[in-house]
Amino acid sequence: MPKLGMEPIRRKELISAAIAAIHARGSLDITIRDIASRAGVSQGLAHHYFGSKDRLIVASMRYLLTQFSRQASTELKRARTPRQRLSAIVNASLGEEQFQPEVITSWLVFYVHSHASIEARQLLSIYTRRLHTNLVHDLRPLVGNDAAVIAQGIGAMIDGIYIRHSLGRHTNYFKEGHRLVEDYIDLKIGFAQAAAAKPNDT
Amino acid sequence: MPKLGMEPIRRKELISAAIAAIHARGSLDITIRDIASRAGVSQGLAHHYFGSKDRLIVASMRYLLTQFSRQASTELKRARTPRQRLSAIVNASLGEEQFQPEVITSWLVFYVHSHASIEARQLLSIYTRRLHTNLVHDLRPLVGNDAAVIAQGIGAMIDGIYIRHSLGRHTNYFKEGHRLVEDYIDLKIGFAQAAAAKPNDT
DNA sequence: TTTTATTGATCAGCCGTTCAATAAAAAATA
DNA sequence: TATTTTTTATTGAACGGCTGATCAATAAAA
Repeated sequence: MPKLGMEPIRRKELISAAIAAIHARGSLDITIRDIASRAGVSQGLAHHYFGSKDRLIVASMRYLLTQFSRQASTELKRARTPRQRLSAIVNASLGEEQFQPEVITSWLVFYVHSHASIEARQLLSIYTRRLHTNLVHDLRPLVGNDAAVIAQGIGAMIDGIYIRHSLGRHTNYFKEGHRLVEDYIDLKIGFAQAAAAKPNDT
Repeated sequence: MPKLGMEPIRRKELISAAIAAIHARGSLDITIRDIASRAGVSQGLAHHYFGSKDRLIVASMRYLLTQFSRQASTELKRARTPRQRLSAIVNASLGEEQFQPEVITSWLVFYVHSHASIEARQLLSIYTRRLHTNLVHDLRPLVGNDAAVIAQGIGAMIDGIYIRHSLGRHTNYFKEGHRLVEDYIDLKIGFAQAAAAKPNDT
């Protein structure tokens, strides 16, 4: 009973199933059979649409990154000032969408996988660079030349909060994380502007 | 040609080989055969001393954590003031020993593995809790009741710097990371003490 | 009749684990 | 001391199980 145009539907279902399987297993040590059965299809079909397990994994990673980028664009469009744009980036990075258990685990697994896979590393570096560029761009009008260093600090804190949340049972790390990063941003901005006001300090 | 007392030697060699294999593969998806051959012994011997692959993995994880704890004690013994103790913790966490490529990869892999393994999770939570307790203990005399929150910020930043270093080719993340965390600590301490001096602010 | 969708059996290969066998040092015995 | 026995160290073949991939077969829509 094959209905036409199943390809995009099945691809999506298989990707979702792969992410669910990664979450359940806590690693990439998952089988095509498991993924396929979660998607309600046979192993053969997974190979038919993705060619190999590897390409299904990479497709799943790309899917997560695309979702994040989309979220970030949405948040950034609402922002008016540089300071608001900084918050938008924080919101996208630590937003509810990123804190879904399956997303957290998969993200982390891909992070580690990028040590071994060139494709994974390239995908991830695109995300990291874009995040950094955005942060620097919006920090410069607020803190001048310190923008790059502060962006490193913000990025590190976001990643750290994310990874810590993924382990602990801190249910409200979600909101506390926001506060930590926002506080850090305000602190650095305040300090930079105070230094600009009385330029006798270093 | 069996010489006596080989057990501790072989255990150590196998653990080192396991860490090397994890680094090479970028995951726990490694074979006993690979580990054994790296250690220059047969697969059989690895099973003889560790019983199973799982226990060898856990032993490797425990080894890394022990190494870190030892390093932290050494650093802390040299510190006199609370502020120095904070730096000692940062030094131990971001020290050269922790930044060896093999250690970085393995640490990260275990981090992820703790999603699936109860034993790994327990081991890791001991480390996390100890770090947090130490930070809070030394922060309290400097910042009072904000200690817990700031400790979260410091911990997150350390983890973030670590994980970011593990990916990028930032050769000098090693020193820059130190500066980022130290700067954050100073900023928070300074702010807390300023607030204590003129207690009209929130 | 061709194309698209889907299945499940099948295959070759690898993996963790078990186990019988070997060999040398240490301990016990004569 | 000379010997047998026990213990410790080590190997590699063998086994059962699972995995990714292939492929022939089926079935419905175009």
